[in-house]
Amino acid sequence: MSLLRPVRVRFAPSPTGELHIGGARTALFNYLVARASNGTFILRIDDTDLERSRPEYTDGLLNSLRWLGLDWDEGPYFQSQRLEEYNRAAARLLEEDKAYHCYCTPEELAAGREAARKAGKPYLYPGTCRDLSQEETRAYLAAGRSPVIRLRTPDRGETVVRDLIRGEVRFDNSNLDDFIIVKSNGLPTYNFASVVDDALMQISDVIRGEEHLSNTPRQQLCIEALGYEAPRFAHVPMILAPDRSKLSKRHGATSVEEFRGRGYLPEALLNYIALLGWSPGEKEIVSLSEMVSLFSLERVNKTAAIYDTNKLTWMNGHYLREAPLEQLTEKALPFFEAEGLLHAPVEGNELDYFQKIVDTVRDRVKTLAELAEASTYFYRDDFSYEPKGVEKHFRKEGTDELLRRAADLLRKLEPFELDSIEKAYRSLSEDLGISTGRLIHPTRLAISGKTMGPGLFEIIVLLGRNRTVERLERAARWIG
RNA sequence: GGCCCCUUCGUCUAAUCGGUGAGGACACCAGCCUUUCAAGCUGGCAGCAGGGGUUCAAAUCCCCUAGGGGUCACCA
Repeated sequence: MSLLRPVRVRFAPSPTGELHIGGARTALFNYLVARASNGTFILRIDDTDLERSRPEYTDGLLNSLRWLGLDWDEGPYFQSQRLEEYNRAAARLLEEDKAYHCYCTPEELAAGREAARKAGKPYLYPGTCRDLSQEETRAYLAAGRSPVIRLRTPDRGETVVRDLIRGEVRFDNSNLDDFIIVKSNGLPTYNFASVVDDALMQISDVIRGEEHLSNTPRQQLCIEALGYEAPRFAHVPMILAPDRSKLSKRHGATSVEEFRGRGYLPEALLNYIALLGWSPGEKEIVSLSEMVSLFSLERVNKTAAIYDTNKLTWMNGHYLREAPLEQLTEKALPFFEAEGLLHAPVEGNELDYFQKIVDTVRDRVKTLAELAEASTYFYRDDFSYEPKGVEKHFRKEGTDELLRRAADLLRKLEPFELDSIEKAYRSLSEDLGISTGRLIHPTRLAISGKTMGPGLFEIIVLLGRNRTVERLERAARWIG
């Protein structure tokens, strides 16, 4: 890393949609670079596209970032509020004759592109307005045309982009035309605004998605024209959908908010996306702070990654089991509310009960949504019995009687505790000359409606004597 | 189509300057544990896109082919 200037990085999304995992990873890598080098992480909203930008997307972006724990040091800055800066820069280029007004209409340009397409030739802006006379300019103005501003780019030579991940990438200038830097509505284009801002904000490292690599020579040209010092570039590989195409809405869950809504933990999502394009070394389970000390852009690979929810889900299960109980319970609450099991202020005995449930159920689920879903019978009596469980455990002759015996046993058992219940169950089955399983399986089905779940005796203790006995008797009646 | 980038198990990845039985994780399969389901533990399946070079030696360097992706807007 250069010692010449402090590390300042930026994440600059455009507010045209939710934060998806590709953007989240870009944000993460920026964050890691900043934190590792005692630098500054800046958030900038690139909202120069009036049509597509929406304030609510900005809110969503900030929310997602906060939820992930990727806190920024400066910003958010909004490009839409920095127009004077771009105007000033453009005026300077105009003055130095490094840029010029172009009065071609979108229709004329489209016609040119179409002609080139028909001829099978690549289209480049032909430089029609490159050297207009004053009369020509006056005529266009009189005709009411409002111009764009184009950068005068070299016809020969090459533009070299130095990329931390990919090395030197060379582009032949003959393939680059005089592109637009200011639109006819006075707003800068992306390439221009981002160069101006990166320079003004003294960004040392531009870390962004690979889709920007092809744009970089244009930015490089802007940088040179404006006499700026170029930042280091790092184009991180793309994250592709399972069908190898670019991430989009039609690929199921791709946004941070969606994963959040499905009950994924931020630490799991962060850990998972960090592994896309980067490897922390021997252990893959790493916290954000561990990532900070292990990360380096040099170790980011060049290959696009296809994301696979399997591993994320597994990882989420891991974090679910490792999380401190109080925190996990807090995070689970909205999901229990959504299932209609709990209502907001949960405290006292109710909280105690809630925590115990979370603790026993979390071992066998992978998301918070599953956690709540798998906990319903702790709160509701109106569950039905799993059909295949009924076939397997209720059908056998005498099962109703077995359940009544169990109910009788539990009704007067003292003390009513995990060990004593288990002991009682085992000796009852021994007395009856049956396997403990013969007693356990129907009991589980009777009190939870399910054939699988936490240890039976744990469920019984949580439900308590009354509800257990009631449910056993109800099942016995249902069978008989 | 032009330009640019990329190519290790199904997926994510590791393999210091070329010498490895190509390692790990998820998924999958099997076993153990066990009242169920998980978890956990153990084991298994599975990969250097293809072809040429260079070299004593190539996943690693070079070239070609194929494939994938990105970008070519008054979008970012």
